[in-house]
Amino acid sequence: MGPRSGELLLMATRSRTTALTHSRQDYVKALYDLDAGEPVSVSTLARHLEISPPSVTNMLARLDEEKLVTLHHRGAARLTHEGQREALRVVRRHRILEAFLVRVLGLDWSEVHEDAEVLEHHVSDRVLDAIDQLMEHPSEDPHGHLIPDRLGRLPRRVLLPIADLAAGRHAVVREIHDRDARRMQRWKQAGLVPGAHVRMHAVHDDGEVFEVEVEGQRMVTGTATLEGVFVEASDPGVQR
Amino acid sequence: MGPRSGELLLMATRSRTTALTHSRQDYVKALYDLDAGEPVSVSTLARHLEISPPSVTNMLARLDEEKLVTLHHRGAARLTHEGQREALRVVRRHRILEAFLVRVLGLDWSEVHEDAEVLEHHVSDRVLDAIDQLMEHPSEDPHGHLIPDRLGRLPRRVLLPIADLAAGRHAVVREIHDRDARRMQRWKQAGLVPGAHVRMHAVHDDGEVFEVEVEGQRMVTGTATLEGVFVEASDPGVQR
DNA sequence: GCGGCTTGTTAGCCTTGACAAATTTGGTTA
DNA sequence: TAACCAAATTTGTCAAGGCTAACAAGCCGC
Repeated sequence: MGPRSGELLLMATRSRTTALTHSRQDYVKALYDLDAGEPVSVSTLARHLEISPPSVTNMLARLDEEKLVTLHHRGAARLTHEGQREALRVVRRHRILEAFLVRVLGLDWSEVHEDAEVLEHHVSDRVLDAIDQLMEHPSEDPHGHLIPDRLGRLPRRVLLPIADLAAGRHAVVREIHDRDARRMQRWKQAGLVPGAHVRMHAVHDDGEVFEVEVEGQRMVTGTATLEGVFVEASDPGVQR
Repeated sequence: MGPRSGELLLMATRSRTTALTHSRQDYVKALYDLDAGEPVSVSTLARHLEISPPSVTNMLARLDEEKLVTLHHRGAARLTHEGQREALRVVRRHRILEAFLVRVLGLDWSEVHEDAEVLEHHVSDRVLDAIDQLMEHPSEDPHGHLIPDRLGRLPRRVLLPIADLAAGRHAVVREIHDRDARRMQRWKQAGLVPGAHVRMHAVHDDGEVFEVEVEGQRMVTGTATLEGVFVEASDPGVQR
C-alpha cells in the first residue's frame, strides 16, 4: 500500500542533522514502497534492491540500531516513524524530479524512472525547491503518484488495482507503477494513463482475462498486463 | 590557462567503455583547471581538491597506469590526450549545468558552483542533452566560460587578467572565475560581470591598486579583488 | 517428530578512496 | 659539501557497502 496510502504523519520535532547515506535512502524508500501492512522480508527487499540477502540482513541491522526500522520475525523489517519520514523525503524528491524530467525537459513518461532514481540522492534542497517552484508545486508525478509536501504529508487516497474492478464498473486511472519501462509503453499505447476513464466489461477465466474499455476503446487483456495500474472507482458502492 | 585557452583537440577514435569514477572525474577536471602549461604539482592539486597529498600521489599513480595522466618531475602530473578528453566531458557537463541552474531555475549566478559540481557526476547523457536543448545549446556558462561541444572542442580565446590591462585601455569582461561565492557577490555589485565594459584608468603602487571604470562607474580597488576577472581588450595593440 | 526445501545469518573478504605518521628525496643555502 | 627545509612517498588504517560460501533456523509434509 505504501505509495497509494500515504498517511498524515505526526512529524518528530527534531530531525536528524546528517542526511542519510545514499544507500540508506535506497533502503528506506524500498521499505516504504514495499510496505503492504506487514514487515518486509529480507528476500523481498533483496530482490527489490538487487542486493544479496546477506548484505540486506547486514544493513537492516544497522538501520535498526539507528532507529530507522524495527526488526520482526525472521528478519523482516518495517519503518519506524523516523524511517518513514526519511522515506517520504526521498519519495518527494523522486516524484518532483520525475515530474520535472517529463514536464520541463520533455522526456518520456516511461523512461524517467532511472534518472530520477539517481538524481534524488544528489539534488540539493535548494535546487529541488527551485524545480518545484518552476513547476508551480505539482501535486502528482507523471505516473499519478501524489507528491508528499515538505513535511512529508500526503493526502490519503484509496485506490483499487484495476483487476479488482467488478464487471460493469466505471473508474478513472490514477496511478501507474513505474518500475518497468516496457510495460509502461504498453499501457501508454493502450491509453492506460493517469486520468483515463475505463470501464470493466467482463472478467473471464476466474480473473485471468479482462475485457476493459479504455476511453471508449474496448480491449481484452490478462492479469500480467494490468498489474500495476490503479484506479479510483467512479460509480458508487465499489469496494475491494 | 586551462579554462580560458581550450584547444581544438584531435579526438581519439575510440572512447573508453566505462565512465570514470566520480573521484577520477574530479582529478582530471582539476588538472584541466590548473593546467598552466606545465605539469601540476601534487601539493597544488591536493590544495585544489582539498585532499591530502598522500592520497593525491596515490591516485595520480593510478591515473598514470590508466593513461589519463603522465607523471613528471617530483610527481607533478599533466593530462594525456585521453585525460584531457575526459576532463572536457566533465567541464561541458559542469558548464551546461551552471547555465541551467541560472537560466532555467533562476538561481543566483554566484551560488550555483557547488550544485553543478555535484550534479556533473550524476546527470545522465540523456538528461544533459535535454537540458542543453531546452536552453538552445548555450555557448557560455553564466561566468562567461565557453562550453565545449559534444566532441570536446572549444574555440580558442585569448583573455587577459584585468589587472594586466594597461592604463588607458578599454576592455570587455569575458570570464569570472567561480570558486568563491563571496568574491563573486562583490564583482556582481561592482558590475564586473561578463559583458561589462571596463576601462583601466590608472595603476598605482606598482600594480597593487587600480582605478577602473566599470560601465561608466569609477572604482578604486586592489589586486585581491580583481584576481579572477578576465577581459578581452577592445582597443588595438594591448598585449600581455 | 523428522527429513528436506526455503530463508536468513555468519564469517571472511574485496574495492574505493580517503587519512595520519613517519620517512625519503631533492633542491637551497651557509 | 653539509645541513636544512619543503615536498613527495611509504606504510598502515579506516569506513562504507558490497559479495560468496558455508552454516543455521523455520516450516511443511509425512
